Amino acid sequence: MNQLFKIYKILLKTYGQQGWWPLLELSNSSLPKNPNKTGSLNGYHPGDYSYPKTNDQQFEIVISTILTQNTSWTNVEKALANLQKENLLSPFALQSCSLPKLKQLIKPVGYFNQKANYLKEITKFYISLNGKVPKREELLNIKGVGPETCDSILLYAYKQPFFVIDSYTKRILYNLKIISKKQKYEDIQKLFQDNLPKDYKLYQEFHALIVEHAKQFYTNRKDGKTDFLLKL
DNA sequence: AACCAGGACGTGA
DNA sequence: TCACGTCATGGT
Repeated sequence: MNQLFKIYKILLKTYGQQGWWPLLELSNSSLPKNPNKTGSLNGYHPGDYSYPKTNDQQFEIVISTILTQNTSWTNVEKALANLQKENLLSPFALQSCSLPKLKQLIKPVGYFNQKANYLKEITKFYISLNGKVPKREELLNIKGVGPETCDSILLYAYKQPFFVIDSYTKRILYNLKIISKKQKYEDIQKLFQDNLPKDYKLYQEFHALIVEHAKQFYTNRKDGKTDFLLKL
């Protein structure tokens, strides 16, 4: 069993299923609650990899990937709630929303001037897809969509096996000396995809577990405790 | 009260 | 290519 898969098994055993990507409409559902999760609305759905089930849920994930860029999820929840209150969590509705109003509604996520324009662009693209699965290159050509956002959309909104590499992933792998500082995004992604079965469920769970583990061990830690993954 | 959060873009060298 | 400044609200 390779090292990455060992890490996955240990993280899964340690933290349990994470239930990404969270959806606003599940906030008041009776799905099992993970008390460790950030965000108050509990849109997570641990163990259920069938989401998104509707086009609007798919669209919500797409715009959430833009909103959450360099921003905490609690702030994203506020913006999503604002949009939902105006019935804008659907592609054509959002497309017809005025830019100033959109900026106002997503203000809690920060960078709202940029992100409002990005949302407009990706909404137009989403509608043009007409239900088809986007290609990676197409997504990367959209302003506001970099590699991580692109792969998040493919993995969580479209269930395509693209591994998401975020700053947490790099931080952990570098600390474990699995990668070097100058490894590029696609190199690290290839490392995961070459050593794991091409299973979108596995990719979703693993990435979410990495985020959870990074929050536990790599942020606000002053006790100097070392990452238990080091002793593998 | 500085610092960070589920990044990406534009610029200059 | 690459390092660096910029975008901005809300939590600790």
